Amino acid sequence: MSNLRHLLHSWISGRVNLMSLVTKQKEKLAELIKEALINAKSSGELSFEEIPEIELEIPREKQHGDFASNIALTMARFVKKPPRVAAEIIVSHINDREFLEKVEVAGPGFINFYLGNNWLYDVLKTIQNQGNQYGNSDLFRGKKLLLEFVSANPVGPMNVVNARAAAIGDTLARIFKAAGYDVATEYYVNDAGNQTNVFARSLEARYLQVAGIDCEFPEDGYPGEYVTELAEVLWNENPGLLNLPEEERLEVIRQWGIDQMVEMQRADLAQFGVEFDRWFSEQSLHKEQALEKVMALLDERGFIFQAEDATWFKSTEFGDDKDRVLVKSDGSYTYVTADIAYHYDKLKRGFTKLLDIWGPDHHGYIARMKAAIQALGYSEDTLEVLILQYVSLLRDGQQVKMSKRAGEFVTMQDLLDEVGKDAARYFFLMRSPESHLDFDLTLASEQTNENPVFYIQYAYARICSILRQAQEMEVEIVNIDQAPLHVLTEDIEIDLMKKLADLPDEIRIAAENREPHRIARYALDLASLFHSFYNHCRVLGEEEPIKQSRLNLIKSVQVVLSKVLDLLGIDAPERM
RNA sequence: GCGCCUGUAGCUCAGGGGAUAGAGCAUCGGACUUCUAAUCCGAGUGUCGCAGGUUCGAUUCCUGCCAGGCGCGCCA
Repeated sequence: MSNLRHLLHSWISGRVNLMSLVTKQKEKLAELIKEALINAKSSGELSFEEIPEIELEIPREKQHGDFASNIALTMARFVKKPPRVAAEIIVSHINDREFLEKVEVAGPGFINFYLGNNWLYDVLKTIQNQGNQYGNSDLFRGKKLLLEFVSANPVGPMNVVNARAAAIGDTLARIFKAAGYDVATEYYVNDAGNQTNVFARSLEARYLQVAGIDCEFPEDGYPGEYVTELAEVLWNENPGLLNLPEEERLEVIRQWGIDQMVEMQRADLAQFGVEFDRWFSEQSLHKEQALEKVMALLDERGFIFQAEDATWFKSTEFGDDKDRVLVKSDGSYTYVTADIAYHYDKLKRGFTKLLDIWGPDHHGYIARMKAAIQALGYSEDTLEVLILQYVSLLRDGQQVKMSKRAGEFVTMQDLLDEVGKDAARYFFLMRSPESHLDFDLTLASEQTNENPVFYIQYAYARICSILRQAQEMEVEIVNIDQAPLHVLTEDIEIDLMKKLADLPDEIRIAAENREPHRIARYALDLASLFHSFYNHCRVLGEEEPIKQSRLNLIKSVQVVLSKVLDLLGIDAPERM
């Protein structure tokens, strides 16, 4: 029995611990306001039917307190009093003066709360206790989410939009995990489509050319240099293909070429810090007759019809602007058929949320996939699609011209070579996913103060440096519970602690709204506050209480910086 | 024609219905015998594309328009 009680208690306190301290203060204040409203009502000073939702916000202006409530503004109409008057009445009924340092009515009728610093010292303790778990929540506990991204065709090198998708998808996955999602990541390999034929014929032509056989390059073939390079490798590995019957040779070349490209993509992505839980082959769907099966299901449900020698999906039933061909008049499948089968496969595996990240050229595709999801009996919002916008590259202020037709484009690999993993990831992550991105290659490759990546990493390295020297000086850092944190009263120290307190909510909002750039910005803001602190306050060489408290403060900053850099997939260097 | 994205300081962009709209860069001026100056501090700049609507309150939400980017295949 006591065992059970103990379990229950730890479960409850575990949940409470996962609630951010900011949220905790807000709830406490909301409770105080609620009591005040009830008191004001029973004393006859305010009359109203129901207590509305009480919102607390952190004011932009510091002079407006730590938290503010607009309750008097929203209730003014119901209580039939001017907002400021209502606010004064509410304030006069607020009891807990121990928790509150000061309460003021300000502006058009806001109630501003000043809390003092104790809760901020608790933030530091929480960070030390939770370590790299700090900021995590169980918001999405029990939700199974499948995140599919990049899914570039295995017939060429990945481009910069693929790279953007990789950075955003990978960081989103990390954010989702922190927010409690049960998330899996997947890369869909289009290894069965028409473009693999084009690729195979291009590769074959180059192979024959390498072998010295005069051979015309296919008109619609892929002109990129990489095809020739692959052909040379293949020729060295396997000159015997010349002797095979044409059809068989093409098939071997196709499979070999795709395998090479997939391996290359996997390696490039790994170098970018992105690894998938699963690489899902389109061919495997064909082998399992998944396309036939899903079509049979759609047929059963009455969403299939024949017309003009083709088989159609009645996607207009679900708001698509036209119906879609599933089987072409030549008997082959369209891309969408395999994709429907793939998404059905995801659903059958028990995922309750499918999130796809697509390039901007696929936005017209959303309606038909959502239609398919619904036709299969799932709700429309089971599938969510994040459309990325284009990336333009700038070098020395000039836009880099790219021509796919001429085989001239900057690949993901080029990008990594030029600016490195950390800068590339940060630049992709610092803008909101759906905005067009100007990627400044010159800036990203600079190792100067203008580069935000180094700015953040430098903050981390500085902390490590101080802690290293503390160790060399044999300074014993007292446990946070023993540290005299109340001496942390400088403005910059307060600001820094408030920023640390924000992390759980930042992660929650970033997860809810699919906004990884919030974390990138948070990292920059936190680094900026730390650098400011560094220049205003000394750590080592101060009196014992201050030194101990600041050591604990910077240790907390270190934990949080390490956490956000990890979410961004960027290294946290101990020296620079 | 239909659809998606964008429009905020000279440039690149933040800004979850709140109070005086922010940051970096660029420009100018300051701070290293002291824990890494890849840093910090100070200085000014806005018809938040335009017009309506909802609201006590709109850069934020809705509608229409204007401008820019990109899509609209029995390709993938």
